[in-house]
Amino acid sequence: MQSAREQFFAYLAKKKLKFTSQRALIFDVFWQVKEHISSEELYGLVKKKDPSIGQATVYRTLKLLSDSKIAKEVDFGDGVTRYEPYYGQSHHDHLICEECGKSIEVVDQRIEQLQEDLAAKHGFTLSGHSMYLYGKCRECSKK
Amino acid sequence: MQSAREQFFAYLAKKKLKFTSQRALIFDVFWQVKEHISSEELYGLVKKKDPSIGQATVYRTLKLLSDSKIAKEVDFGDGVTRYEPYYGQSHHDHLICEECGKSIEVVDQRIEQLQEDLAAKHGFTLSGHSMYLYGKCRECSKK
DNA sequence: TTACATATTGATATAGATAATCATTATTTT
DNA sequence: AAAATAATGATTATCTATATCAATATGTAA
Repeated sequence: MQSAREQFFAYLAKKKLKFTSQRALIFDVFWQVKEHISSEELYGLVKKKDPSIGQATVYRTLKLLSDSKIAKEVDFGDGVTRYEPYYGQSHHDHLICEECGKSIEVVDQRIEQLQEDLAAKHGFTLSGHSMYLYGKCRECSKK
Repeated sequence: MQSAREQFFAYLAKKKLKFTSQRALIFDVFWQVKEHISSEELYGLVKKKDPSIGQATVYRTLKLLSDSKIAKEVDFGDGVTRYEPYYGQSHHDHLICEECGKSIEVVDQRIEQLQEDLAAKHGFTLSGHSMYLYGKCRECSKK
């Protein structure tokens, strides 16, 4: 069982891409943040450790992390692409509070199954799906 | 029972907004197109009928149509916001072919119910959701 | 280890979608 | 009809993300 870091560098080797200090740093910072983060936000964190790093490199590396299945793109519909750890995580969807912005990861096997059935009924072979439930969380409902 | 057009202009009146020829034209063109369309595409169609119309007006009017529940924003995740008729339509989700781009409207009441249950379990009151199933359609699977 | 080929970097420019600005024009209200 | 107010179209600005490119770092082969 290899670690996420190992898998990332195995991916780079397989694609004949290079193992650079920037990629190592960006990976490490990303992997410590255990929640979804935008490229812009990650750039802010990475810059604290190495101010010479370029924003383009962060964009590029996040794409590599996504390609290598270390990270997963999530789209909350506000125009900013976010990334969350994917490697070693199980699939989930998001419950998002429109008041405070909080998001909760959820999964329901019955829904997953029904999605497959629904797609099959229309002759589709599913490769993935995204489901976002928008509403008001318990705390915000109290206010 | 008022028509979509009536509802749109009732909305404008209620908000003390004005009834302009541009808004009427954009509404009419949008309403004839019975599928999702981007602002850019709608602008192209509208310009054929009135070349003097500005692109910003199309953007602004689509937002009004969305606010007045005549149109609904849909986000296929490709960076372009599309709009589809909402007034008088029932809720549905989308099944999208990643090969040819075709999309099918689907709905499954059992999934809808389970989404409500799932949200309630976490103390959320749902205001809406979006669900997109990505895959390969029957035709593209044959190739 | 050295030399070479190739990938990567950071800075900057560019793209594409949408929103903001603003003087002019149109609609509504009085 | 005049005054008040909102809308328009042209343009510029903004925001996220990608492309470009000369300089640099990494990997590879001798």
